[in-house]
Amino acid sequence: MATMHDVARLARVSVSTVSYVLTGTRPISQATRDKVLAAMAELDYQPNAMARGLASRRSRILGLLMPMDERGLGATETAFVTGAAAAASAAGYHLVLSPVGGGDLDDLRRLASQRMLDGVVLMEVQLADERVTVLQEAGVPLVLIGRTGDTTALSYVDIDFEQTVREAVAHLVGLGHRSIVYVNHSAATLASGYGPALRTRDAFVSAMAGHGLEPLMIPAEDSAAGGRAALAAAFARAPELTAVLAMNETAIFGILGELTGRGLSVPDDVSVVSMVTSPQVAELATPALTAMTSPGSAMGRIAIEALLRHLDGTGDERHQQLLPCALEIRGSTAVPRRPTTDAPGRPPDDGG
Amino acid sequence: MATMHDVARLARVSVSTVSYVLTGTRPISQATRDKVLAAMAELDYQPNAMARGLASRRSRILGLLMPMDERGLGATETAFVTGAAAAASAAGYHLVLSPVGGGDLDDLRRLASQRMLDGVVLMEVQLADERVTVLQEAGVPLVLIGRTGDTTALSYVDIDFEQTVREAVAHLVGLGHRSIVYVNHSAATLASGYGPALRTRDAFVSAMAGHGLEPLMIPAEDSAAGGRAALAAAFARAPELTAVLAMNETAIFGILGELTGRGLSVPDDVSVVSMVTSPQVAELATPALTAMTSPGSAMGRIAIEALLRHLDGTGDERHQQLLPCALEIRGSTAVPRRPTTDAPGRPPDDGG
DNA sequence: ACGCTTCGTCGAAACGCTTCGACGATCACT
DNA sequence: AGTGATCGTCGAAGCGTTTCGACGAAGCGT
Repeated sequence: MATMHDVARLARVSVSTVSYVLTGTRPISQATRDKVLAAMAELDYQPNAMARGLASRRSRILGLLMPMDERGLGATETAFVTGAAAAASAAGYHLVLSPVGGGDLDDLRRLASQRMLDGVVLMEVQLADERVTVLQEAGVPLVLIGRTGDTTALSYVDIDFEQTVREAVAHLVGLGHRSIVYVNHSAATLASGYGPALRTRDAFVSAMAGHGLEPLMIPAEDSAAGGRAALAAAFARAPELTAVLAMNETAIFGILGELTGRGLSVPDDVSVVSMVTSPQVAELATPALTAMTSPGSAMGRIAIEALLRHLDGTGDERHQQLLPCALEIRGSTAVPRRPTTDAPGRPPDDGG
Repeated sequence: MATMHDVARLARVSVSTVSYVLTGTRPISQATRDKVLAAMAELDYQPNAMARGLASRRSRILGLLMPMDERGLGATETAFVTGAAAAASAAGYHLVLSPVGGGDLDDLRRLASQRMLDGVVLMEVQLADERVTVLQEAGVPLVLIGRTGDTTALSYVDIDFEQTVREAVAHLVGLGHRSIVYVNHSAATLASGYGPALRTRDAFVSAMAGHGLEPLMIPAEDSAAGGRAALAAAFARAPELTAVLAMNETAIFGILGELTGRGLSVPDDVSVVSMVTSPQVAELATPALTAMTSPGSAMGRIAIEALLRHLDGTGDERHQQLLPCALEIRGSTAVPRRPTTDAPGRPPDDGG
């Protein structure tokens, strides 16, 4: 393995000159540059990443931190990861995948102090997330996917849940639905302060209110069985319901199964919209799901790009961006068979 | 940020002594060790990863190389990744995620020469994979998830497709099915030398032969539409078919939809077995799919552990391991409504 | 022709650790 | 008491870069 010394000797220049050619930190004449480049090519030289990292105090390694609890990642999170990896790679950076749960605060501190990571993207952020504090104290440049409750002085990319819910509800209301249930994540998840669950809940309430409709939200465990149970609960509370809006990607298949089991057809009897869903998953169902398509790999990419901008130091402004999910109409939504409105245009008086 | 010098000064020992305490490379008396440990604690010392890497020529970073082509990872591949990340993390290693396609051979060479990666796990291996050669030439310790055609001198973990197929077929035959179609990946994928597709094809042929049955394989594009088309083709070729075995996780949902569309019930009219599938995905379908459950995160973990054993250098033997998928019976398989056998035990004469 | 910048290059000092050879002290046997 | 081992520690030489200060050579205006 050739070193910079070898290159320098072959090109008959000093080591520092080779370094300047490589980094462009100082002007080098074309003639010298060519000599050096030729020597590098001949020796098949590749700079040693560790040495470079030590000397420059920049590892060119970024971290992607995710709690890797229970069942692996969903399709949406996976897209974040691949998007981030691709973006980092394209920028000449490496991306290390670190499973750091909320409990491993000490691990995290250690990781941050090792000076191996130039910066970090944090996934699956809670509304109150101590990991953010730890990282900030360690002075590690940080971008969130998701966001905490207080985002002052923080950079983040997150889904625009407010708008996503509003659009989904508008789509259903536009079709003529008046009784819409929102199937959220589990009660435990809500209680833990999981941002997406809380934000969509609030957005749903206000979106429904905007149409003069009564909001009904049911939490569901992250499983097919949870979806079934939720649907049963929904029908118990609102027998007239004609539309389901579901945040819970896992539960939604249970919902579909339960619907079929009750002899109800999708979309003729009940319309279903899946929130924050990848197209691949939406296509799995029969009929294919009308869904709010998550920005997927773009989120990961944008987070990395924001992080890199931080590192370049030029702007130390925060990057705060919300990405809406795009409504993609497939086969699971339609005009309800028997509209529940008494008269079109008139606000309904179903306020129990 | 405290350095080793600071620790040494505070503990009134030499720098090398501190290093020995940290690495255990040489014996250190209990008294000295305690002093040093106390000093480290007081200064909140964390060794600098880059410096350590440079001096020891071991970065403690492992690479996970995957082509990140088209549509992100499936649930099975995602499980490999998370399993690998967890195992690396548990062993005190970092895992970098590198998207390196089959075309980026130069990128790969560069990556390998940077001396940043102590070793590498290569995913999505083709039967003839140049990346393996590049890595071997660069002298990077290597473990495959999947395997090439010639595995001499290579370490790998792979799924035992032979046995998985045999078990799946045995399950169906045991239920009384005689006409079974195997829905594989696309013709293009087969032509590209994708190991799993080829190996399951051969295994299917021989498993069916073992039962005296005629094998029928249909390739399918990786999409719901591809699954539908494949099922249509299957019925055209074998109208009497009562069971589908599917390798193609994406196509299988199309198959189910098409079955329902034709007024056929699963499992009463047609049984369906999904190969190399994660439980989460199997649960998504209605009815939940009987499936050969992929070893998931275990594969990633085993690959990393084998790689680490290589690095420890003790045994430079290859690690070659095949993991079978476990048959998990759910709701998509049953005794066929009308068995296609003319007489039990007698080999059928359906060889057209 | 004079000083003054700017350009292009060099040598040497970090960066923070590991590791090697050396060396006194201790210990177990003769 | 003498002789090797073994143990515990130290100092110094790297590891392969980056980066800083210095310095001769040009180029400029006057």
